[in-house]
Amino acid sequence: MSDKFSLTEVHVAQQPRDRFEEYLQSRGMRSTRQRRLIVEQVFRQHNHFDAEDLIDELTRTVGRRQVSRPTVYRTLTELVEAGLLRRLEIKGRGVFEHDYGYPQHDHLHCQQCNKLIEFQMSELQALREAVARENDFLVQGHRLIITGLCSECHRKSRRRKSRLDLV
Amino acid sequence: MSDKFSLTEVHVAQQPRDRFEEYLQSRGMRSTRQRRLIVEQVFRQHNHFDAEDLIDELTRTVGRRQVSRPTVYRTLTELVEAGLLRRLEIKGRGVFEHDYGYPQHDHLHCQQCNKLIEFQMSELQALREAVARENDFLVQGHRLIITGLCSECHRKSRRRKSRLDLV
DNA sequence: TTTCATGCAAAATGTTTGCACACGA
DNA sequence: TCGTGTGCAAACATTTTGCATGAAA
Repeated sequence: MSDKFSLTEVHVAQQPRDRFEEYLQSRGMRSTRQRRLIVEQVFRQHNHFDAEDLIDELTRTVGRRQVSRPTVYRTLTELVEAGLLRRLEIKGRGVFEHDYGYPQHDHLHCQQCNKLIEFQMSELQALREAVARENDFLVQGHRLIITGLCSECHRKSRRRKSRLDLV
Repeated sequence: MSDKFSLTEVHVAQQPRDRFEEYLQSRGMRSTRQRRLIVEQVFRQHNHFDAEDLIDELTRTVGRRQVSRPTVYRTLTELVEAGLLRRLEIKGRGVFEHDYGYPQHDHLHCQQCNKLIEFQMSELQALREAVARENDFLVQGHRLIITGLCSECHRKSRRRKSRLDLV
């Protein structure tokens, strides 16, 4: 498979932890145990997660009730503000992904298994600009989600369908 | 201004009302006063609305408590199912627009005044297919929202900014 | 020792559901 | 009549908030 649409990790000067510390300092905010635990957990691996996932992970790794639900929500908001995370909206719920150190990309969303697949489509930038110009619109960003079935799910459903066809 | 990205109403054989009646019949569902009131109100004008807007409009036009909140939600779901409406997700809330009789399009969303501007970008179809092929993904649809500031809001904020610059 | 952050409980938001009654076919 | 639709109230899921306490700087 060609990697025309694949993602490469970008080299960044600072670790997310450091960048967050810097952000906190610059705003006169404090480096607390909870905030450090959350950043640590969030950047442990590169995947998509929601508030609930993170709370579960924190519960499992550092023990029950180490970080409260409101603090998780509050800190996620800060991490987005700091440019470390990006927030998407999937089926009405907030879903987060790494932003800092990762190139701009969009998503394929499997309606069946809920998987998110990242892809890059540089042509979108030009189209975005063209539409913006037409409408005298100042672009800040965009969200593109292509919905459908991922390869596994659409293979599965074809199999299921064939079976039913025999009845 | 060119209308390269503008929308034209498509000629449709049936009125939305009729189409909904047909849909109901085909499913053994009933044509009730509430459902008729909702379809009537929804297709009164072509604009974006949420459940709350619709409830307000119904209250104003046919009097208080003519259609209950649950029935509005239930009927909106049916209208989407029937292919008459399309549901988008803006800031975590459901927003609806006419689907039947309108061409496929995407949206510019003004972060300031919340306005939704429709546009067409036929090139997206090809890009969508290319990405899908790369990932062995079966496309069912997509949602593209370009966010930023509409012409009025961005003019306004520039003016506000200049004023501050004088201080 | 002064703020700022946290945890708790409760509220807010937007939407859905169980159930008894109403009503369309 | 029969079974579907409705309204009500309550449940729901997710996220946010007020406030007293706890902990960074």
